[in-house]
Amino acid sequence: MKKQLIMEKALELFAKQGFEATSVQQITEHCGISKGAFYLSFKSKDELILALIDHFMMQFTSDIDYIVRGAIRDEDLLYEFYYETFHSFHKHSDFAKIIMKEQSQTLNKELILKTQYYDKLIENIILSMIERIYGDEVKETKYDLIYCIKGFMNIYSQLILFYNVPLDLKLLSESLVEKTNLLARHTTVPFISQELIQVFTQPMNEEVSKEQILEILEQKIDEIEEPIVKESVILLKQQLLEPTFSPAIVRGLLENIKNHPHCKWISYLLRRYFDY
Amino acid sequence: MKKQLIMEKALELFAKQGFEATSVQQITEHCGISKGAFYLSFKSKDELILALIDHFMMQFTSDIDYIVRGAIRDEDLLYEFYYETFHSFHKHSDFAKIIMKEQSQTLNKELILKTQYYDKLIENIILSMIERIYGDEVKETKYDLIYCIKGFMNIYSQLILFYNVPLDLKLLSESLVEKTNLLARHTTVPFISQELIQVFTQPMNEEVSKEQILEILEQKIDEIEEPIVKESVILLKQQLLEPTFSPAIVRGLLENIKNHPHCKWISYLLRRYFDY
DNA sequence: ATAATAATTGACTAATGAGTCATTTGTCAA
DNA sequence: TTGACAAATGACTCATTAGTCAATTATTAT
Repeated sequence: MKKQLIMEKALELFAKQGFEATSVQQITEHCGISKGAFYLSFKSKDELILALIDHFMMQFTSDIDYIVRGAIRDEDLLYEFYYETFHSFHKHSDFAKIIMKEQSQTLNKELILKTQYYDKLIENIILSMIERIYGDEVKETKYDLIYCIKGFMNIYSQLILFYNVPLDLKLLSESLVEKTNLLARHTTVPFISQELIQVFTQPMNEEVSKEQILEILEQKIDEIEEPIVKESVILLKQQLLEPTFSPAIVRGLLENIKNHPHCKWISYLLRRYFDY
Repeated sequence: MKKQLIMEKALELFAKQGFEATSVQQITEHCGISKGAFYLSFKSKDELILALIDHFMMQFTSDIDYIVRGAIRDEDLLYEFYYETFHSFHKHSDFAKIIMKEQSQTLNKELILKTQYYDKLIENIILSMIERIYGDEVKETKYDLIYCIKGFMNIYSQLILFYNVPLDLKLLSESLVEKTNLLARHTTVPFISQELIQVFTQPMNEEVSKEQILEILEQKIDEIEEPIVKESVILLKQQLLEPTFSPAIVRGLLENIKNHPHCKWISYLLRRYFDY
């Protein structure tokens, strides 16, 4: 099958030049095949990159998952996680480069969804890992910890991939284990709350419907004391049922409520709904 | 001047669709001007994005620098740094999105250099900040700390920009200050050494010359004890002076030395020189 | 050997985009 | 009002790209 060959060669070119900047012509030349042959294996250029992402992310995700599930001693788990992560990035550096470059930058809907999908999978693996290692210690700060770990993975990958620096995997993993332990054991001020994480757990897929927002609104109205905030929410509810106010007014009302503790969520939903 | 208008409108489109995916046609339509008019203000589409990057990065860099230099109490400095950073990202979210999307993904030489240039500036500002706050405490770990701070900035910006989550700047800054303090005060295992940082301080600009490598090689040869490693280095030196061995042999010799403590650097330089 | 089937080719189409330039429109001083 | 100069236009060129399909070549079965 030519599929394998095309994927390998395209990978090289995408890593070097990016997806958009690489033409099908270039790929087929690099493979020594004709342009038509490409379309025997893939329906389109888009299908190719989706296949590439699937191929590697399935591998990476399952490798990581295997490590996390299979680790015998909790103390070694984190080390093994980091080691496997960077080992994998290093081994498949061409692919890792593509993921870094293409993350969120293209406009292809399907590609974005796919990336988000795997991102979410990895987040869940990390979550189960830190719950296992730290248990209740990180109850309040676990989502922040996930993001810090992702931040480490991100920034140190950049170092490795784009500066291709001499790489001591053991040292890197040890170093990040220490950092992660510090954060896990001593962080007291979380930024990412349970409520907040829900926003992107089921992200911009489907819009939250008007009805859902209304329901939440009604629940909250009674909890609000401050008259200005309360009236603002009531007016926004009216606007939701029957748009009458100008954008400026709506925006102003949203400003009124955005800092009220009970209204963070509402404010967020409405901002999305009214498209600010 | 139309320049201002074009920059504003192009910014919106680039943030939404990316640079490559936005045509000059689209930009001019969005501005309500003709295609020709565009080229009265900018020599090319590339010049436009360079101008945008300069415009905002100059502002951001100088703002951050001002904060860091101007802070009165060291205890507040870090907080102010994070606050200003995320405040700025949030305020200029369209621009921040472009930077995130376009970072390293395009093939335009000048754009990459510009991005690297500002990146380096910001790194230096962070460095001077942590040296001021923590002093000798972070002597061994300061480069790692820079990268952790950059990692935080990166990953939390993504959260804010692409999920546009309700944003409590104060809480976020506080949260990151705590994390940074923890890392600064208790990290003992650095990954990024002084030596390593030199690699990307003056990155792939000019290749290290054969003569320079030879010089370093000669220095190190005497320090090496293990016979296999020593012989490998000597053979590699010969290869450097007069290429005789096949790629496989060279690669094998490099493998021999890559884990020897004295040879990390040499191995790196040679790998680059022989282009592995 | 021959026919049938499958794989492969590359010239071709249709679309798009960056950048140009002859022409038009607007401005303002005399 | 006129003419000289500047600003703006958009049809056009040229290059490039994704994707197609009639024609050719290779493979297999009989």
